Amino acid sequence: MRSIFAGSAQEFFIRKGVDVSRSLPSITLDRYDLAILAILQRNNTTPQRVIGEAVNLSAPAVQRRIRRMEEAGVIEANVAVVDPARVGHPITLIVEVEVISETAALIDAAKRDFAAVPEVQQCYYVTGEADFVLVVVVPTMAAYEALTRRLFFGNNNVKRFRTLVAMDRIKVGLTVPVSD
Amino acid sequence: MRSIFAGSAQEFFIRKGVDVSRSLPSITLDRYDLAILAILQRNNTTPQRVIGEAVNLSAPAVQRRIRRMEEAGVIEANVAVVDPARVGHPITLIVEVEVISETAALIDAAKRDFAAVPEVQQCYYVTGEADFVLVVVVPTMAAYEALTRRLFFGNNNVKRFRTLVAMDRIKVGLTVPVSD
DNA sequence: TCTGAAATTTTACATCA
DNA sequence: TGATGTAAAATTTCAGA
Repeated sequence: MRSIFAGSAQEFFIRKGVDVSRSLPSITLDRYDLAILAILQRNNTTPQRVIGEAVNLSAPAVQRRIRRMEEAGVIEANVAVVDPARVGHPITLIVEVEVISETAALIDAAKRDFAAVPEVQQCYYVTGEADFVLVVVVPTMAAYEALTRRLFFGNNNVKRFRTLVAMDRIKVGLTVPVSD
Repeated sequence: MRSIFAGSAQEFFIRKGVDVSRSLPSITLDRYDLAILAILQRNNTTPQRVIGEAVNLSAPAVQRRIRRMEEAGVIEANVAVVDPARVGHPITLIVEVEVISETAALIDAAKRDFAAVPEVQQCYYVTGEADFVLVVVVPTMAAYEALTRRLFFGNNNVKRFRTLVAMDRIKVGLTVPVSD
């Protein structure tokens, strides 16, 4: 069976000079912290008292651990997840973008351009045949075509892009496995 | 300029017999609701009193609107967003999967299989060259290769899959534009 | 919409390892 | 020193009128 990758992602990060373990406050997470994260990733309105009962800690202990993880950046945000279809954005698209030049300046410019668009929920800079993968939500196809004109056709550095229309959002979330 | 799509996504949904406006409690959102959603999508720990000041409503009014949107399914969840790299999952991958047979039964089976995997953060069923797009987070490339063996090579209906390694998570979120 | 009660979050402090 | 639990205070949430 052929290997799927030329090299590991870890190798790639190092080659590109991107420090994976970049300057973030170091923090050790024990099994209590992980158990708390598992709960908060499902429902962050769970009372600290209830979390405490689940993990065998007092509410203040839970509170201190949560604050510590927020300050350390382990918890990046606390957000409400909204159904896009219910607020006028029923169409989800996956877009692969290939650029012409991969100079640092041009890549950074593309990153900023893509990230600045509200309809772009997610943007990944990737290896392989594509350079960027975007997840986009729009009200109509007309709105998407307008977006493509502005973002892709209006960008001299975009070689081509390929759009995949999501017929079904099977699973949508940012949950990270922690209990393993 | 060549048209990007054979037909609009709306058309596609209808052709496939999927009712876009499926049986969810109907709800009308006014500009207050949308303003509240904009805040909650950024930080759902914002006190109702503060939200009220921002949108010119009393705290109880804000609370009633939030509850109404939660019950109607407009707000799908309230979650903590965790940095995958900080909990041992530093590698993000985008995977395109093409299946052999698109019978309803086999597609449903694939949906269930993919969605059941904790490392699969997101799974979209899409049109175009690929049938599924997955967003996966893993601790190591070895873990991913194990996952591919189980999920793709171990599935007779998977024709091929293509992996894009994320070098940078430029923008990661589920935020939907509401203020437009 | 306002007011008050209930619940939650947060702080203070004593204790233990 | 660092983390915990108990108790009290501050704040928020929530139900009534």
